[in-house]
Parts: sequence; C-alpha cells; structure tokens
Amino acid sequence: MSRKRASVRREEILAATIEEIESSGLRTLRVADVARRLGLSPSLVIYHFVTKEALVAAAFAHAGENDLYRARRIAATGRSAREKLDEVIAWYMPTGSTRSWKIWIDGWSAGLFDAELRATFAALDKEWKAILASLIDAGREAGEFTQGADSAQTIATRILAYLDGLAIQAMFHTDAVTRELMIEWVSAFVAHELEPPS
Amino acid sequence: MSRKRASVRREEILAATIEEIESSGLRTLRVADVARRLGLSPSLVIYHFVTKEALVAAAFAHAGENDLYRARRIAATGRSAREKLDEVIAWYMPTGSTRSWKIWIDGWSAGLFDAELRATFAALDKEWKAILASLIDAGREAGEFTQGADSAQTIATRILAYLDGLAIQAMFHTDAVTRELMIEWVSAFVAHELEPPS
DNA sequence: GTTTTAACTGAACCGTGATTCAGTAGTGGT
DNA sequence: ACCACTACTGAATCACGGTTCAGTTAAAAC
Repeated sequence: MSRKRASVRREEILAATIEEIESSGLRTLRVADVARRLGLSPSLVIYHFVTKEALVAAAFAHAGENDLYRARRIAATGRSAREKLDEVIAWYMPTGSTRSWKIWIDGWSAGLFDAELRATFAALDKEWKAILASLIDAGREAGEFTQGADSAQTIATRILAYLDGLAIQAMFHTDAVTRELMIEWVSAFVAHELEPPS
Repeated sequence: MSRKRASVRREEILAATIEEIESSGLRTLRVADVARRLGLSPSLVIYHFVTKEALVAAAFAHAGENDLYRARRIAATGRSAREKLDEVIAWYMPTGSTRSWKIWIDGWSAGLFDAELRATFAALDKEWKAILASLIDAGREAGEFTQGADSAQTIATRILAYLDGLAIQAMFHTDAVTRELMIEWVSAFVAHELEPPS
C-alpha cells in the first residue's frame, strides 16, 4: 500500500475527518470511520494524532484555516470594497465546500466544554472579524461607506452574528430561509450598517 | 426512600437532565450522572424513559415548553406591544434560568443528525415565531409599528436569527459581546425593522 | 545494496456506560 | 389488614470503540 510522507497523510486524515463529521456528526465520529474512508488502519490515525480528541481539534483548525485562506484571497482582489465585502460574506455563508456549517454547529457544541477547541474558534473568529473590519475601513476611506458611530470591528461583529444566526435558521428550516433570502437579508443589513440613508 | 408518582419523578428527572447538560454538556452526559444528581439509581431513569436518547429528547422538549410558557405569559400582559416585544426578546436572550443557551447549542448539534430532535426544535422555533409575529401584528394594528413590506412572520424570523447569532457570539466571546451590548444592538435592529425613519 | 528510519498494520486489551432483569418495598384502594 | 400495583434498586451483561504494542515493510540515506 502506498506509503506517504507524514505531512501528506496528515492532511488526508484531517480532510477525511472533516468529511466524516460533515456527513455523520461529531457525536458518532469513530476513529475507525475516518480510517476506513481512506482505506487505512485505525492505528495509523492514532499514530499520527495521538488521540481522537487531538485529531478533532486539528481537523477544525485545519478546516477553519482553509476557509480563511480563501476569504483572504477574495479580500486581496482589486475590486471595490463593497464588492469584496459581498463576496467574502457570500463565502462565509453555507454552501462553500468546507463551509458546510454543520461542522461548525457541531464545533460550537464541542467547544462549550473543551477549552482548546474554544480557543481555536476564538482565533478563527477573530481572523474573520479582522478581514471584514479591514474591508470596512478600506471602504470608508475610499468613500464607499459612510463613517458611522461604530467601529469597523463592531460592525463586523454584528454582521458575523447575523450570518451565524441566519445559517442556523437555514440549517433547521430549509423551507423558511433559503440561501437567496439569506443573501437578500444580509445585503440589506450590511447596507443599513454601512450606508445610512443620507 | 421517598417514592413519588411517576409524573412527578419524570419532571424531576427531566429538570436534572437539563441541569446536567447545562453544566457538563450533551456529549459527556451519562444516565448515571442524572440519577446521582437526584440520589436515584440509573435503572430508574431508564425505567421512566426507556432509553437515554428518549430522555434527552424529552428533556429538550420540556425545557423548550417551559420557556415558551413564560414567553406567552409575558405576551399576555396588558402593556403596549413594544414593551411586551422587548421583554419577550429579553427573555429569549441568554441569562434566563433554563434559557442558558449552552443547552440549545448542544441541542442544535444533536438535532443535525437526529430527526426527532430536529422536529422538536422546529416546533419550538415555530412557536417563538408565532409569539413574536403576533406581537408585531398587534403593534401594527395599534399603530405602534409601521406597516412594512415584509410580513410579521418574516420579521420575526430575522429577529430570532439575529438573537441566535448574537447569543453564540456572547457565548464564545464574553469580552467582545456583553449582554448589555446585545440588548442595545437588538433594540436597534428591532427599531429599524418596525419603525423606519418617517 | 545495505542500513536506518519512519509509515503502517492486526490483534489484543480495557474502560466505559447503557440496558436488562430478577427481585424488593412503598402506597393507594378496598 | 390485606392486596395489587408500581416505583424502585443492585448486580450482571454486553457492545462498543479508543488506545497499545509488537512486529512488518516501504522508502530514504549513504
């Protein structure tokens, strides 16, 4: 069987772990399932990650970093702040491959009682806010957005909160909250936050 | 040992289950912990609820109904729609005894892969929306709120989404989002939804 | 081409925790 | 006071799944 360098195999295992959480949930996640998905032995997974808990933590961090990477690339584009903000927000919403949201709801739940996971999520969230805040500041300087009373950081927090909440609604009431509606509502929210009627 | 009627004991067990989930989380919940909390044997818990899964489902439904009951009582008060709406919203937010939110994040997570739980949450959410929508309609008829383009139901959905999202932020970033800030932000959100600048 | 390293496996171990079951004893009804 | 009912327990069962460990072999190093 094809042997691979540790770094490569670890990435594979992390990806498989996320897929498994995505499709079956964290509560029923078995090391053996992750292994089978790659045609490997459970022992190997432990060999690389020592414990299941560490595997899960690494998998969430990995998935989060991937999403952030993509978001940063969008933000580095040469378009208007508003366009970039819209696209970053669209990417944050459910649908993107890794951004399937189920894993994040599972992650929050686990994070409630796992300090390491909680720290991971806090760090990821901070990065997302930084990206949004930076786009907001850029837009303000370019005159695309008005200079409101609240800091870009604060507005970023609110936007992310709204996105999280809508994602949950969409997750549980597919009928009541479609992706189209979400986009429309978020768009209005952002407009109200950044472009008060003059 | 004090023996009780089944209905009484069941209530006790449900309450203890919620407390246990609240303090230690759903993933590590053991039937034995719930039992110990009441000084009972694990067998009794199973005797009353047949399986752990059923116990958890019943506990969430029970907690949800309790919260709704309180919300309905607030809504039945004889004050202005706006005042009642504010208080219902305040009750929905983290801090209320049962409304400690940790359990709901755990619940969402479990609901992702458990059809029965998902149905329970859907039903509870529907009730919350109905309460809010009814207050919104009442306020509109009384002329407290303006008649916007969106239905009361739709606005209720958005408000609840924002509340859920803010609750998550508050849960994970206690420093960045305090309860006071949440109240302020939600208040502004509601005002914008119901009282557009005339 | 040999040696060394490190990826990898299979079988066994082991703790955990839900559920079962046979029996015990309050309690309400008569 | 007795009966019937049902709340309740303790010990045993049983499956499950993470982790360990002793060994195997591909591949890198020289």
